[in-house]
Amino acid sequence: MDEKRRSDSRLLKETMELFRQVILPLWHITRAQIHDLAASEYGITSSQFHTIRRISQRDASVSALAHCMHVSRPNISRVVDELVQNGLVNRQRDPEDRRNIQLSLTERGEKLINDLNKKHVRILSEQFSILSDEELRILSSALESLKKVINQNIQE
Amino acid sequence: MDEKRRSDSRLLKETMELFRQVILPLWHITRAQIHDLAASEYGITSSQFHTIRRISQRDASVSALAHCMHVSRPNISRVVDELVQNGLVNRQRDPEDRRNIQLSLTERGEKLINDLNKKHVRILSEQFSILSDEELRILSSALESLKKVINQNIQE
DNA sequence: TATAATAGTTGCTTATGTTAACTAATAATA
DNA sequence: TATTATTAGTTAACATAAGCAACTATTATA
Repeated sequence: MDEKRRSDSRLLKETMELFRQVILPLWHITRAQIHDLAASEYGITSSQFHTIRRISQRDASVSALAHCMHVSRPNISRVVDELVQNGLVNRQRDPEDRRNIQLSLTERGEKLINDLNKKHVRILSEQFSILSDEELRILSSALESLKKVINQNIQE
Repeated sequence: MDEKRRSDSRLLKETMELFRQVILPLWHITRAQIHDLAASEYGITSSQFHTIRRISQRDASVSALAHCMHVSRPNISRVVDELVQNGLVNRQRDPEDRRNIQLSLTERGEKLINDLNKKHVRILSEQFSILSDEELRILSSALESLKKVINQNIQE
């Protein structure tokens, strides 16, 4: 019993060390990839990209975006302002509670994020094409686990 | 044959969509996690953390760090300068080629990164403790695949 | 020897992030 | 119901982080 518990905790610890070893470099790679794609091809900044992307998934408020992106509200407020000025995002006051402002994408914003998403998936697909079907299935499964961890532990 | 190829590409594409769906939020979470840990508990910035961590893995030059972190050399140069001033990193000219400056951690730098790494693994372990052994093994396997992708496609 | 390439730094600009202080609207409560 | 507290969003002032262009010093090459 004690033996069993010790073994579990070793597996967990070793997996977390591997996780860090992979995820920290990946963090930098992803950052650069998003920056290049967004800036050079679509003329938007990384922050603008992340903001548009979140809005595209579900109409959202400044507070909600700040919460799920783990940044301050003033930060998001400013980014949204730029996006509104560029005609990519709409602001709409909620008549039920006039403190709330619902954010949604304009037609241009919608088109931009769809294009960009498609292109990013294409780039990633090329990079991951060295993996076998079996490896891809394992990756899928691991991503579902990660989703669970994110939802239960961190998103809070 | 054609059927097979079509099926493979669908699996790849769907996995990449899931990958984005998980990795982009995770990017923000990791960013915040590192910032909090490094700043509040160790008085260093996120950039300083990433730089120290890379140096701890293998003595490195400014150029090498810039390359593997996908940022500009001037950026790293400045971060290293702060670290040297804080007594965490040593600069040492290479007598063979006096253009090169080898970076290494001081004793304090070494201790700091070891502590910080341990604490981060502990935090991650708590968050991932909801996963079963089976899920952890699948995650490990997926991380090895990711490592392969990073090395073969992106690190270049 | 003159020219090119490499390593690192400095100066300047832009982008991203924070906190504190503000307005407006709603909720809670005494 | 009048006062107080809370919530949503913004503005202002400032700190941090990142990029590019231009510089020095050193080594390679033509």
